[in-house]
Amino acid sequence: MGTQPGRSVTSKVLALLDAFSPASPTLTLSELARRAELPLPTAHRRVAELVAWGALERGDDGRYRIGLRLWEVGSLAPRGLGLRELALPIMEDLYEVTHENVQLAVRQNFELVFIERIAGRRAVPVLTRVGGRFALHATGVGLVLLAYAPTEVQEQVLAAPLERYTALTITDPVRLRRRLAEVRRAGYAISDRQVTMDALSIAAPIRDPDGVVAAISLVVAHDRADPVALAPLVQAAGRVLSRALGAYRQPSGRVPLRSRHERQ
Amino acid sequence: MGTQPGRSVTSKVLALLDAFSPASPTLTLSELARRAELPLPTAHRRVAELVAWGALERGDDGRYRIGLRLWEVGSLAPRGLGLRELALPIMEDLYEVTHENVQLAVRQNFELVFIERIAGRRAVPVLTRVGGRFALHATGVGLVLLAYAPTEVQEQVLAAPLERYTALTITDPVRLRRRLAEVRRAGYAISDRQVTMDALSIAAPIRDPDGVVAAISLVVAHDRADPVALAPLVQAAGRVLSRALGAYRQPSGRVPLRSRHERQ
DNA sequence: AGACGCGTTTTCACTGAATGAAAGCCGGCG
DNA sequence: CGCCGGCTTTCATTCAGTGAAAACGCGTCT
Repeated sequence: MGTQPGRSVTSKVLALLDAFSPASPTLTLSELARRAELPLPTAHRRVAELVAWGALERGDDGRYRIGLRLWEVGSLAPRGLGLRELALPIMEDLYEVTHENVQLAVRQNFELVFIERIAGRRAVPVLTRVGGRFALHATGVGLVLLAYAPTEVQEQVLAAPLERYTALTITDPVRLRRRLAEVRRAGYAISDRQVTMDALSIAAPIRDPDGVVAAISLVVAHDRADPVALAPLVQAAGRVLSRALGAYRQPSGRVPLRSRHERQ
Repeated sequence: MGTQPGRSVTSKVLALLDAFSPASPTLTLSELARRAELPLPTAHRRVAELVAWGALERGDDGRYRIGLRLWEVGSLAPRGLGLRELALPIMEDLYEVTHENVQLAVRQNFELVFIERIAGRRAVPVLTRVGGRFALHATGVGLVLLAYAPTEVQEQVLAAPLERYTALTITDPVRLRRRLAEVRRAGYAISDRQVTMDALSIAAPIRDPDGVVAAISLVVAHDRADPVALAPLVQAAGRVLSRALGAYRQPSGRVPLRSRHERQ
């Protein structure tokens, strides 16, 4: 046939969903087709099906957007809402005590994804978005997630060029490696003006029986608070959550490691 | 071929996603196949592609769950996180003032979907879940959403049997119709022990330029607070949000209609 | 130990769901 | 009016998808 034989229908459908981004949450059919690299009629047909099911919605302006139905399904992700559901009360507490930004993130490959954020109106503005991604090497949550990530992941991140956000951002792999060791030793991370020059974050790991699965942090104005004083607070929040996830429970017989067959 | 000719690949993929539910957020391949009504090999192939993309994830136990990637995409739904993002600070405020449950919901066809919920540790337990659905005729948010829904929707809901949750649940269409009129007149809804005998909720509409798009509510112990006293608080929150959504902005092309029956 | 049972993965010959070029449609604009 | 850009439909062609059946793994029962 015409374009790329070898492309599955499923991959096309997924490409259509992937066309949306925080920067362009609504798209026209033509934009969708272009971004998903599909001929217009093909896009048209798949999109129609997605709309019928509710994965996409069509606005009065004719533009397409992600539908509520997909949001509903997405909210069943254990690492998304499941985690969030558990964490929110504790995040609330942290927020109420400090009135600073509270963030919750997990690692997804070589980046982090923000699962939840409580943004105090009076706190330093942060440029993160729930569902948004960020590099692992700069933020507090990122440092924690990286420090406890599998070695392969760490090596891969350390091998790639580390993006600089401020004059203080650590971009030297050797220094970063040392920082990660410190984080593991201390059990928390402080990221001082690594992303913006006005903010500082204190982060702690969240564990389940298999290891570190998420990180929680407080983002404060860099000149306002004493990070070392706040660390125990954040650590405590992390531990409460870890306990809720069963991290300190007696490992009831090791889960047999299921050898994954490479690919299909 | 074998099963149902006429079933598109896309519909199969969507059926697989739809197999997950709050009650069963993780499934084995066989369960997935059964629920999606697909032969096992077919399910296996589609699922493999979904996992490769990140729409599904496979746990160490071999069970499948909704993947973080799908959660990310879902979080781009304007009626989901978009709305939530805007609402959360105001919900925080409501929570901090009252320490009661705060809920945000939109209507999806003939049900409501909870977009956000702040559950106070000290507040009445509520049985709702973010991403969960509920009937329109009982809760505070439901009454508001129904009161301002298109007539067809109201008729359809009133025509169907209204499920009873407590002895006080309104199940008589005639009474419900009267209640809806009251809600529109008052500009807020009070749902007293309609869902459980210990809770009561006060809800107000949230508008954008096209009408009511969501509802916000406070859920309190039925014997604890004076709902009429709390109503202005909830209404104010609704109005702040409506303003943020551009509800009271000059409709660009349209002549501003100053209705005599100004709705709160 | 061997045999059974259950869930998953792979094989393989067949076919209809998907395809896209081209033509038709619609609504806005000069 | 006639053009233009974006959307929708048609239709002959074909490749991605299919599922019965068989192989595979793994835990459990005898």
